[in-house]
Amino acid sequence: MSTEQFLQQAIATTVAALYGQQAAESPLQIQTTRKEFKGDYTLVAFPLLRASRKGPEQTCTEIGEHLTANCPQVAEFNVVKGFLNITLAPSYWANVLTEMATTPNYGFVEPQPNDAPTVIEFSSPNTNKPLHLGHIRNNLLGESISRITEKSGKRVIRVNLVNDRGIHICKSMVAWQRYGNGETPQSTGKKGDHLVGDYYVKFDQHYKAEIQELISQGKTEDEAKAQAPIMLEAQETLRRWEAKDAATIDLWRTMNGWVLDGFDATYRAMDIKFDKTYFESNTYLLGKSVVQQGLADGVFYRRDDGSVWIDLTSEGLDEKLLLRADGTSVYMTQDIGTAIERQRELQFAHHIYVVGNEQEYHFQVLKLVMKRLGYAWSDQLYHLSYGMVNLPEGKMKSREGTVVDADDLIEEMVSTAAQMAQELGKANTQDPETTAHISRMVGMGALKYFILKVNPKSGMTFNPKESIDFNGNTGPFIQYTHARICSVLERAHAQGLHTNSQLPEHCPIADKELELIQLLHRFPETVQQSAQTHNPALVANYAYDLANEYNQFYHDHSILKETNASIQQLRLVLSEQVGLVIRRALWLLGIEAPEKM
RNA sequence: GGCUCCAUAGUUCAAGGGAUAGAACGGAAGUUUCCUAAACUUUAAAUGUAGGUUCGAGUCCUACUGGGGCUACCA
Repeated sequence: MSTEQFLQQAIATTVAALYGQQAAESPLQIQTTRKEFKGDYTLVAFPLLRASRKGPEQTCTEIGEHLTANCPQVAEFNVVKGFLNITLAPSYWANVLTEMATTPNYGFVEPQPNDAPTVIEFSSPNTNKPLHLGHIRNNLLGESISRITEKSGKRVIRVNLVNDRGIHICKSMVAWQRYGNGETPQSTGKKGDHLVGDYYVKFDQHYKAEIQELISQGKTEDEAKAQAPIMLEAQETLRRWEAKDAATIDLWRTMNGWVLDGFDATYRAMDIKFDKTYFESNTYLLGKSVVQQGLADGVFYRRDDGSVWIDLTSEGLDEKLLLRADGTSVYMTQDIGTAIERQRELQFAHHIYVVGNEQEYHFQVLKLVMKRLGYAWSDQLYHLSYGMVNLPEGKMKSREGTVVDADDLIEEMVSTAAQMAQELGKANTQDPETTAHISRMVGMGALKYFILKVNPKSGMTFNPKESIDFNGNTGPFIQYTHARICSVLERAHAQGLHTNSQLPEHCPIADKELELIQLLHRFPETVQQSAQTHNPALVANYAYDLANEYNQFYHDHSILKETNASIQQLRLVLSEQVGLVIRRALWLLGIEAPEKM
């Protein structure tokens, strides 16, 4: 039981005794006490005034007196205006620390293999160009939410839906056939996704040139766009692909293979894995029969031209197309089919789509369509909508070449970390391999933390130059704290001091130590909250708070040179717990915790 | 035009309707015989405008101003 739950009960009992059962029924407002005031937890008394029929101060005092008299864990209280500040007994906190140190996986529930899973779909790239900064936010959010959801006690299935078909893929194929001279990742030494991406850009360049050419021959712009030979060729390639032409499929398969190999390398660098990868080339026909059925059931309607629609105007939305006049499906059709297929296959309890906020409308419609079709689990579909990542100059635009490439960015972060280590004299020339490994951990830690510490739903500005910062509220600062704790414990062990959960009895706990215990104690709660709100930033900021508190503690108190044995033991156990929790919190963010820096 | 999200120190981010709006970077000033100075300490600096609801509003409501997104028989 968390301390807050414990206090909820204790105070509810008190309030019931003083002011009657009814008054205790609405949840009490309990919060942690602000630093400026004495106390651990604070009860806000204003909502209780109606029941107590007394002034705020008097109400607080009554509750406080009753509480100290009847609840041994409550040591003392003070009243400031309508706020009752409660101080818990040091023995209470000593017990908490003991429990933490002796309970493996303190505060967490292991997911059961038979639980209905939470499916989390993220990344979902197109196979015509490499991943960019936007995908990085998506991938990091998806992975982190997966880990957080797991630690909150749910079974998670990570899913990637790769968009590997369509006109955009055909564009790269046509450009490669025309101008590629048989280039391959092997022959050029280029990463497959970058190679294919280059041809996608090349397509656009030639397309533009052909349009200009046609315009100079007297065509209008619209005519030129429709008649450019390279575009006609791409459309023809798509037709051949859909007709399963062997040569076309072959080339498509080869080039997609290059791209997917490239993606794998990026995922590996980011430490991201999927349990299942779906390909749209296999799923794009799903959903048609469902739409037909819905049409028969009168959920949808057909227009004169044969296209199928749903009318959502009663929900404040528009009418939405589900099947084209020629009977082919659109994005929405596929998503309907895919959702039904997944529910059948995986029996999920929840399904989270990690997709940017530009598709909020789409997912709103998807949920409503599922609901109208009579699927009760439409409520279990959740769109984790995150804000766009902008550059200081504004939006990323692929046409203007302002896109930040994922692989480039990762390399830049790692090499900057290496350079910093060099400048600070941390680089070990004896062991360059370890130094390189640490640089990678630190560079990736900086990148991941920088993205994840921001609330997903807000848009963010990413400044490539300033983001590589290793001071302040950053990943490396937290990693550094962890490394120092490891170093302290290592020295302690070398001196024959052991921290194996032997807590000193009757050891005085000072304020700063108390603060650390209280903060540690709140970790499971933070993870739960983070899972419920799908917000890794809560965990990120918690990790920073903890590291920050520990650093101050570290500078104010000696640990290894402490002469009082029981105080030293307390500090060592505390250090060990802080190290453990920091490691876990970083893990939830997908960040490694180095033991040396 | 319609729908929607957003607006907080110079900058990047915090703040479940609760106390004196927190951090960090940058600015100013300090701290290394010491367990890692990738650290710590001190300091100046903010809720777009106008109303409303409330004991109490950065948070809820209305209008305005400024910005993002959606509003495709694209995916």
